[in-house]
Amino acid sequence: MSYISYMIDDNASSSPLSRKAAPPTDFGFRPLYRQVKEEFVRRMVDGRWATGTALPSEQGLAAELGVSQGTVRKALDELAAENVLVRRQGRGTYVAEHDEARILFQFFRLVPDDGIARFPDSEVLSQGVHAARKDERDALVLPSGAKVARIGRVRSLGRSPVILETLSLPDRLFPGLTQSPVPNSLYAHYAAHYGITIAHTTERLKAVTLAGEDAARLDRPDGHPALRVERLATALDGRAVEWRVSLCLTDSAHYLVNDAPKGPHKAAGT
Amino acid sequence: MSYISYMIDDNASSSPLSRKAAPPTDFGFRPLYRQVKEEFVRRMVDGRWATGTALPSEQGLAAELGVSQGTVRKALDELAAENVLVRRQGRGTYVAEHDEARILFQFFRLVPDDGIARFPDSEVLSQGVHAARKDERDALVLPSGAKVARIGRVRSLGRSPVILETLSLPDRLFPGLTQSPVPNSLYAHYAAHYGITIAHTTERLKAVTLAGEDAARLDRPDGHPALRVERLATALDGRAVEWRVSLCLTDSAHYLVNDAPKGPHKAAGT
DNA sequence: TCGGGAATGTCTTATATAAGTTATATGATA
DNA sequence: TATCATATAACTTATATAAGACATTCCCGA
Repeated sequence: MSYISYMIDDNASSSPLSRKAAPPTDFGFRPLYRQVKEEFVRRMVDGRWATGTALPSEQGLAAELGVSQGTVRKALDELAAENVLVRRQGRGTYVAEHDEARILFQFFRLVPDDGIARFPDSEVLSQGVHAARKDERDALVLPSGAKVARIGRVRSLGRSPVILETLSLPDRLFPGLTQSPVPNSLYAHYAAHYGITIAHTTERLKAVTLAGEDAARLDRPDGHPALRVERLATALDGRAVEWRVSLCLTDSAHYLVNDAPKGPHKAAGT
Repeated sequence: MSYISYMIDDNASSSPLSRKAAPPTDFGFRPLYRQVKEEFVRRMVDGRWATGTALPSEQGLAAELGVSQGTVRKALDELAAENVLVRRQGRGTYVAEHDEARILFQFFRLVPDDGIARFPDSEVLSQGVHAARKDERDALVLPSGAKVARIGRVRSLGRSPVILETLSLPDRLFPGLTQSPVPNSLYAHYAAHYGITIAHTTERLKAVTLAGEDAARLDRPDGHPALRVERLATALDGRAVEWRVSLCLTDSAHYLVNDAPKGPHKAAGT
């Protein structure tokens, strides 16, 4: 008797969720908790839940959306597993912030051979808006004729330069980005000033040898090996928003890839 | 009234699980579902659940362990998220197999620039048992004097060599491994013949330039850039079991890193 | 070959208890 | 009075259970 709302669900409720989105073909069926999750993502994308915001309690959200607490919980748990939300027992659930610690943990993989990851300093070499090159249009899925904001910079750990990189972003999404000095921590800047949250990155690595100006900028001789990292960053809604090509010195650092589970996983020791 | 078993739990049950392992200090407390998970890992480690095995149903496991189906489900879900189990609605839950598709998906990250990942062929150059070098002992946590099985091989995609690598394994865990020809797909071999399941890898990457014999083996001139990948593979129970150093050519391939969530995650598109 | 179950995993709801955090009240002390 | 420590209340999320509806798959029989 108490399962009526689950069975019929969209007859008299003001809820934006419906169990079957496509009645004719059953294609596109999504579980309720996933629809709830998508609603939460919408709220973050459109700014209702900005980074750092404390969410209402599970009970409150459940009442508001007309679903049970368990369903809300499953949606929140998945978003927490994706590092989009942060949950703390007794305190509440928060929209994750792009602070240095999180970026270091989630996105920055170049770590010193002896020691732990640190956030590198940046020196901007150039910044401006240009017509997008073909590689940029391909990566960012832009039409021909589109413009990109382009930033060149050198990043250092300690005193010596380690990374030489060029960033490209759709000018339409980041108007005015390069008209004032850009901060060291870009992802926090995107979130704070453009409401765009970087949620996910894909990186392609190649080994190359340095030459000419690149070698000079990194203070290494021609023919010195370096790691070339192409990173495509996508926002919460899945749009590609940043294309980054980095030349990384790996003389006293390495690129770390760990396929370990993120959360409180760990197999039982014997 | 039906929650008594949850509250006292270990008074009259034959269950191997207990809610509080350490009564004096509450240190070492683990939730029930995690104890269930550890029990499942034990069964895989000691061979009761070999790779490919179909697990009993959730209801059956719940009845056997004296917990609810939801608790079993939470444990199974975490193991599935770690790629240790594979769940298919309507079919059942299976211990993941180390077939080529899974290795390609989970462990092999060197993909051709144009096209999709393929499993490379191998040509073994050398295999034998030796006294462990210091770097091997450090990586595999072996005492001085320990012996390792060592394998050198060249791997090719299509006709041209792409990877030159050396593998080291504790001889104690893999007796006789190098006394007969080793197969191309090693992780399946470990599981089938030694009951050791590779669950997790950590890789450290550096850019280097080739020289001497390495260059010759890979058919490239001295000074040619290559990706040096150090991989430490650990088993289900957390032990380090394989140490691998690979030199990868990235002329027409790249190393792919994707931080996307594994499972059925994907943010809502607008 | 087709269709109808049976088995199994998946989703949803509901409820109860545990445990961590924060705010508020209380009372002793300086 | 002001301050500090402690108790307590009121939140929150985390864990656990149970039961029913639903989707998917597979097998068996017509």
